[in-house]
Amino acid sequence: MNPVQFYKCLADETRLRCLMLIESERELCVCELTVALGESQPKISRHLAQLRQCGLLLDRKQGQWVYYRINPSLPDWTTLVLEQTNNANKAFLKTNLANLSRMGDRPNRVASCC
Amino acid sequence: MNPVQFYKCLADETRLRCLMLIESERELCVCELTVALGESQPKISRHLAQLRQCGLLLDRKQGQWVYYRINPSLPDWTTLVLEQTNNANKAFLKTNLANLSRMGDRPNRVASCC
DNA sequence: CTTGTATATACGAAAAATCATATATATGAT
DNA sequence: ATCATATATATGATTTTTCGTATATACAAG
Repeated sequence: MNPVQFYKCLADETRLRCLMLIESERELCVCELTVALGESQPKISRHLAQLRQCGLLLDRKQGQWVYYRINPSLPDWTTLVLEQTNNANKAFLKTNLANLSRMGDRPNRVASCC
Repeated sequence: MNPVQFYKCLADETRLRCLMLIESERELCVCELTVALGESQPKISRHLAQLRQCGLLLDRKQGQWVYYRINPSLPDWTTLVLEQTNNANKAFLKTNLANLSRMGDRPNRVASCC
């Protein structure tokens, strides 16, 4: 993972909020992120595609929904950076998490394993 | 320190190399960074100014030279991110450090304290 | 004062990133 | 088959970032 490319992924407000929300919630689908950030679906989708192409996110399709999660095979240092960013910036996500919790009709997850 | 602004600072190859070199060497002046990166003086100077304005670097003027160092008052999480990036990406700086060591006539530092 | 070196900044051009909008694909329900 | 929902992508416009070049400032040496 090229460090410049990695940091370019984090250097956009939409992408950073998506990444941190996904890390906080373990897994989120596009429509949840759309509501949490109050942004258009194509905008969210485009940024998620970029994060997937760079290897930061993995996706899983379940019915109509596509769930995104942090790629567990990322190099240790990038995982640490994401964790520390999250731990030290809880306030940054506050309104996004509030939007998420107010969201009705969140899709029901079917466990992907176990 | 806004996390998006912080990561924008790291999301450029010139700036990231400068930051990591400065962290490795404790302190470097503009002409040393110019040689280490093989880039023009205005380009280096412009990026250093941006890092200073964002609070990541402090500068110290000594004669004709301006030395830059990491701001020691940065929030802990940003300091950790910089350290981990450096520790996990030694190869990234290899040629820059080689250029630096080949550089003749490096300015003599006068200790700023002690 | 003049010259040379180190650094900073201004300005317009070029490149890169982001966006809104429209549209395409896939799935599920009726 | 039709309709609605979720997601992805294409396209052209707009915004942001980066850059090269020229120029300005500051200091040191002679």
